[in-house]
Amino acid sequence: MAGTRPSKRVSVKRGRAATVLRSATTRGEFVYAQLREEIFSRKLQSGDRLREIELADRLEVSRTPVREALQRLGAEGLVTVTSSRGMVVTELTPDNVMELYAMREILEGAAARFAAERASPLEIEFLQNSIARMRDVISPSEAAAQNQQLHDFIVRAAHNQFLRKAVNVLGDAMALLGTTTYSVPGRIESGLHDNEEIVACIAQRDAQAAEQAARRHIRAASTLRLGMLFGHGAGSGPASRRRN
Amino acid sequence: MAGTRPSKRVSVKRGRAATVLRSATTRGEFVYAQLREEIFSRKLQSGDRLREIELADRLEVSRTPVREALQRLGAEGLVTVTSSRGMVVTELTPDNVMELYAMREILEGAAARFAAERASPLEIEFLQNSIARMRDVISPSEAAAQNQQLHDFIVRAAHNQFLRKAVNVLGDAMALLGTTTYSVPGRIESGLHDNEEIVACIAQRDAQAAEQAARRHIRAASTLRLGMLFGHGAGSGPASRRRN
DNA sequence: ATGTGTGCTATTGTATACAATGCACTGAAG
DNA sequence: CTTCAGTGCATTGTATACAATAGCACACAT
Repeated sequence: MAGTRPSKRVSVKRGRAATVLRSATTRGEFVYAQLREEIFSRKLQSGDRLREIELADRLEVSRTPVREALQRLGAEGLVTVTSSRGMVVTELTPDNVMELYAMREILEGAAARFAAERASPLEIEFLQNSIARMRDVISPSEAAAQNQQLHDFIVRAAHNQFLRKAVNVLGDAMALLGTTTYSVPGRIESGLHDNEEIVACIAQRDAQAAEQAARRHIRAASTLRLGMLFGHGAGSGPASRRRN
Repeated sequence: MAGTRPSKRVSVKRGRAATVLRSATTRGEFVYAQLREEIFSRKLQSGDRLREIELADRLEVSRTPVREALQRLGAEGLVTVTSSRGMVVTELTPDNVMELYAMREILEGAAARFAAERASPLEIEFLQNSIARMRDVISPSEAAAQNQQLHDFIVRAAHNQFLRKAVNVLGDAMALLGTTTYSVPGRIESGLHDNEEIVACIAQRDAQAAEQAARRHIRAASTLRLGMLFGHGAGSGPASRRRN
């Protein structure tokens, strides 16, 4: 039976590079980053089960760091504990999606307001450069990425760690939706226009206008999203797969 | 050699009741609830180190459920990982406190607005009963508890899980501050008045007024809090203990 | 045919041994 | 007296063995 022992794995240590991201300091960190990446890239989708042993085998670590990663993801809302189906990638109901956008409107509005009040000149310059870069973007996925990056900068410029953490949670939830509203024709242009307005208001230190502009931006995204969810799919959208 | 084995601890199982809260289903849950309770009750204070082995010994479990609990608390912000001092109960800087109140103003305002828009008649009745109960309160700690409960109801009545989670994070951070602004003379009465106004606006379905009233309530608390932090303590507040 | 019980199996919960790391303290040399 | 290196210790990171539990399937009885 000596064949079952994994040869003590002393010489192995840190040099395997299962897929990517082997730079993480601890194995728990690595598994966390890896699972996050797989959820963001849709390799793991809403409703997929996350079995500890399976993940441990696949990522070539023991169950301990896998559990650690799953717990962190659970606390962030990316995975959900279901009684008697273990951990699964969180599924958002249509109601959840509406709540998500309502909350984003609040928080992105607050971020723009705070940024207008507190951003440093350097940060404002940064935002303006981001806008400039967005002008030559054509693909929806690239537009979505740039948009996210811009809003991340705005949130940083708001100088409020609680706001930043809350926005990150919403960003994670957005990743669960998969498709981006930038795939809708015309959205790239209207999104750019929205963002130009938001940044202009921040640069002019007009907090009220910045908040309103940010809220309009999210509201437009929300309208498109709800159209995608309810508009043409006859019954309901991707959330109808399991009634639970 | 047999003396070192811990007698397999089969007969022990679940019947020890270290302090309280033995109802938790798993040991990890139990440790989590216990540590939370100790932080809320100030038995564990900001800056206290949380050593895995020490906690495991004290709560009579192994390190595994302790780690699980610490990771959950870390994700919620109640404990912070400091490189080379392990996990400590989170310390809030004066800047953090200002950010905290700025964020509370946003979120409690949003909660009141959403509650005015979406609360069911039953929920509104519930809120009104809560107000009625608050009228005979005298002690600051009881007033603070009732106030928190009321605001928790309002957040529930807002029907938005993302909002609820974000507010809970802020509530945890408030617990780290320890003292309550209800210990300031006159605050119990003014707080009651604020809350009456908020609930009245919600009952009348006046979303705009409800949001404004909630924001004023938080702003008043913020003013008192900043007075407590900066008003009389000469140099700086409780965050000056370690410069890091 | 259907309901119920019972054993198996898949999966998570818990403990613990061992590894690695980083910090503190001591001692020696300049 | 200061500084640097080496060594030991305190603490976290990781693997793994074992326990417990919850679903499921299959068989048996009514």
